[in-house]
Amino acid sequence: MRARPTIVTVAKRAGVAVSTVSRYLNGHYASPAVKARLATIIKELGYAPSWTARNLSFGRRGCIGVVVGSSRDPWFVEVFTGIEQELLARDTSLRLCSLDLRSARKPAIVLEWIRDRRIDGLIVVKSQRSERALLRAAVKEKLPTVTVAPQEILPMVQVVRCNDVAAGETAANYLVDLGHRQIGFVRGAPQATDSQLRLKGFRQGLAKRRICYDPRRVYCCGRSDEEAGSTFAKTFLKSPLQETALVLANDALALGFMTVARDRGIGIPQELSIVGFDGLPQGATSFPQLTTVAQPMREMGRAACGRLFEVIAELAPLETIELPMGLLPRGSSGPWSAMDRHWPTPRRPFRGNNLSLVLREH
Amino acid sequence: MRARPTIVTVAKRAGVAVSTVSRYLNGHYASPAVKARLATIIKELGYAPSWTARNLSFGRRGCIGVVVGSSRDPWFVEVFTGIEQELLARDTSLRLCSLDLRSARKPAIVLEWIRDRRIDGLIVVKSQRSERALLRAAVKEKLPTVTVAPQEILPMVQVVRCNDVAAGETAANYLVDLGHRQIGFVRGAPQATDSQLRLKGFRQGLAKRRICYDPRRVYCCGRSDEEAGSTFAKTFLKSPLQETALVLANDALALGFMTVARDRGIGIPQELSIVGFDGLPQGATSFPQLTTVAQPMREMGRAACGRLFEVIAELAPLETIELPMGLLPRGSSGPWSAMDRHWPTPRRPFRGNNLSLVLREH
DNA sequence: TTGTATGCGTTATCAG
DNA sequence: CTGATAACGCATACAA
Repeated sequence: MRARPTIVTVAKRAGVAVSTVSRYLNGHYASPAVKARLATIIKELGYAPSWTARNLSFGRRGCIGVVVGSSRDPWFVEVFTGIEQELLARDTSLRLCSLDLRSARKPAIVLEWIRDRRIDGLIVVKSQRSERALLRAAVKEKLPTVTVAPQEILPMVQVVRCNDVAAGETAANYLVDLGHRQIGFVRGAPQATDSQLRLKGFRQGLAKRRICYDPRRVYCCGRSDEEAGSTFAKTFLKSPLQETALVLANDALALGFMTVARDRGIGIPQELSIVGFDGLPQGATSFPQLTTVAQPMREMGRAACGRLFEVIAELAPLETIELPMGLLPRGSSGPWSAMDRHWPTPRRPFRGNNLSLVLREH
Repeated sequence: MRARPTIVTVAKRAGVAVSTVSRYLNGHYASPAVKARLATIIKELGYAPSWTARNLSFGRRGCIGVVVGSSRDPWFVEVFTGIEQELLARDTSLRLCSLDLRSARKPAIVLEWIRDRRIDGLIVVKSQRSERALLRAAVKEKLPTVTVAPQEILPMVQVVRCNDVAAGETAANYLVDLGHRQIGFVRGAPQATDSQLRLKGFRQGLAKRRICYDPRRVYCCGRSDEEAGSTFAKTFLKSPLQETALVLANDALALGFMTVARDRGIGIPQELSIVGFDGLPQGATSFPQLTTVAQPMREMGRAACGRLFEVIAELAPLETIELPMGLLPRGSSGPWSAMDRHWPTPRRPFRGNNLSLVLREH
């Protein structure tokens, strides 16, 4: 079995110089005659350029790095899909590092990537305070970097994010339109920027509609994950409901909340409407399905990756890409009329809840 | 700003030949004196070898390919974590291709990876019949390849899988020990090998315990995903329960089933015990938590990747790695005593199910 | 133990 | 339009 053909093999066979072949391959000038000959020879030889050699010559690595808190976070999984797509199109490979397991050595590894230029660029997803060192190193080494949905505002780096403020307003408008007046807001981790911005938008929304904003209706989970939502629900549901609707800072929280609420026999949305943010796939299979203000997660991944390559190509100016979020009205939210409050809603019957069933089977 | 230092820079500065530096870097022979000098020089220069050049010299690409049906499959996400870990340790990058979106061009892209040797090796996860062309091409090109949990038996390729038969038996034993005698088995997609093997083991388990195996208790969903489980539950639960326990071919099915069952007011595990397979993380947060025979998913990813590198290093003989699955007893299954059948179990009370709560809060 | 020379497969420069 | 030839950065026989 012969070794793989190289550009030299092709050149010899065609009776031309390697440089000619190279030019032909890269779409530069070559006479029609040579072009035709090379085409057939390459085909019959089954020649394919060596990506490694080509990268060496170009002075690039053909590889980018992706850093994330946890590669198992459902939100990241969606974003990652977008990155994958873009990478596939650009014929670039990837190094992935999630900081959550064996976290001790992880940041050091990424620093190596950066300092040793093992990657052409870096995407940092949902970067937290703990990732600042990485970003600083990247900036210092002039390594093209873009952050996706960063959890703190950084002045010196590319950003792809969503309009969380507008999303908060969307949630408020939606619930007010449904007739709700007592609406609670449940924050996630205190530092989480998205949670803060969504609350900000929520307040703005209420203000514009001239609905009273009651700070006592703002609750706070310590973290932003599903379990935190469940934990919150357990204490929240101990006392009688003061709200007719609850906006939770993200879908994970909302899903965790709903699981417990359902078990406690709270009728959703009959007694309590629930709205989340993000648009996780789980929200479409939960019961009831979760109303949410969704982020275009895959698109965010694509945008981040696309932007990264622009920056790699020519040092592009700092820029923030802001994508819109959109309401996804589903079963966890419903109308509220003052009338219902006089005929107090019974606990949801155990079987045969028609509304719910219809929604589920839809 | 100077260009990055190369091995030549180091050599000049140290007054030695590049080959000496190279040897030092690769842990070959060098006098203590030179060693010390190089060490300090490299440190103060901040020199790091070019991975691209090194790869070119080695004739490798420093990159492997991973192909999967859907990169959003929760099971894959776990396996992928293991791959990520191993890759991190081996300083290798990755090309990922999930066949589910824009699937038209996808197989062609992977074929390019294979034919053009853009990757040093290939991992195909849960390979299906549609991936046969890829495997064939890989074998033909002598590209090191390992499949993880393949859905059909292929003679010519490395395999990392679990002992599904034993797992089926484990499930049977567990439920029989709990006192169950009417146990149903719910299969997934008809072609799914794991589903078949688990059923086989299940039957063996019953036989060894001299429990009657009733073919009428074997049901079949068309597919293997969560939605299929829900759909099955809707028809299954229309008629009165004939079983005291149900083994579903995987966790996705089981979770889908439980969602509907719970909504129908079926007491799990009071009226019906549920057991799944795989050990998805969702099973730990579902309500009740799902009893399952778990696969060491992350370990499978690690093993596959580790094995792949062995094959890359020296063409290792064909081998099948079989990992053990382990029972994870949780809240969805419970004991069944004949006595209960005479005092018919009431529907699970709506609030205050202590057993479940304890498990959840654990 | 160290230095010399060559190869890895491309691209780019610069004559022709 | 085409052909030598020098990078690209490193590894390794082979010779010293």
